[in-house]
Amino acid sequence: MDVFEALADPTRREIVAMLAAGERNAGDIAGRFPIAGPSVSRHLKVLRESGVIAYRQEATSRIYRLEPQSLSEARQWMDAVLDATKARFDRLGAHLDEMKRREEDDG
Amino acid sequence: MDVFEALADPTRREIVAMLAAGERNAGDIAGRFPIAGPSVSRHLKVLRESGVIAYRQEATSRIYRLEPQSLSEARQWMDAVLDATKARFDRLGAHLDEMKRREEDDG
DNA sequence: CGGCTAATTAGCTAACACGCTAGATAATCG
DNA sequence: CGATTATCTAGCGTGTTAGCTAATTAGCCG
Repeated sequence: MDVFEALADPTRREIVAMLAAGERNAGDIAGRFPIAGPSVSRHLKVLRESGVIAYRQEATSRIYRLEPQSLSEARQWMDAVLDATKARFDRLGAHLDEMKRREEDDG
Repeated sequence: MDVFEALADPTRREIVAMLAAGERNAGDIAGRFPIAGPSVSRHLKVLRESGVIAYRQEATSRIYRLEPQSLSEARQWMDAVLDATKARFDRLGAHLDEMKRREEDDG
């Protein structure tokens, strides 16, 4: 349930980036990393449990896909933080502009 | 240098959210958490080293602020992933629409 | 300089995360 | 059903991290 924790690991971010390009089965994913299969499998589990990915069974294969909603929520958090920060700067800028204007008016 | 790792810890995310509302000194930040001061200090260090926050010295206080650029980069990564995913779905939708249209044309 | 306040670093413990190998599970195919 | 393929879970070793308390550094003020 914690997307940011799931994305903290670089291998998991690579998996996410791979799945952004399209679905893949577990073996295909594992084959693209220099680490052992079970290690990748554990990463897939973390991503699954945090809701970042999901899979469907196809014969003996698990075909994984991205589940964009969870990532969207994480992005919304960032948007809120960045928007609030930007809003503060905008207010500061307006404030400074006004100070400058008054200074010019006065003399 | 790893923003996602820095954001993996919930305490650190709270610190970030706090700083989105405005600057604060270290003691003020620490006072809002139920954990000991040094523990917060260590979190601040992680956030500093990942470029998420910065501070200026003011008398004996360190006044911390958000450094939005690093967060922006993280968000850009998410945007890229989500955009790629959405684009795939859009193409799929167009494909299905076309199949449907041809079917109707053929009767 | 000596005392004061603010914040950090040092050093410890307990918990967790990532890697590995070996064994278990699940679904398919002859 | 037995063999095969694909994937996961179990269990272990090691390194890292989060928390704590105690000691240290950094900057100010009389």
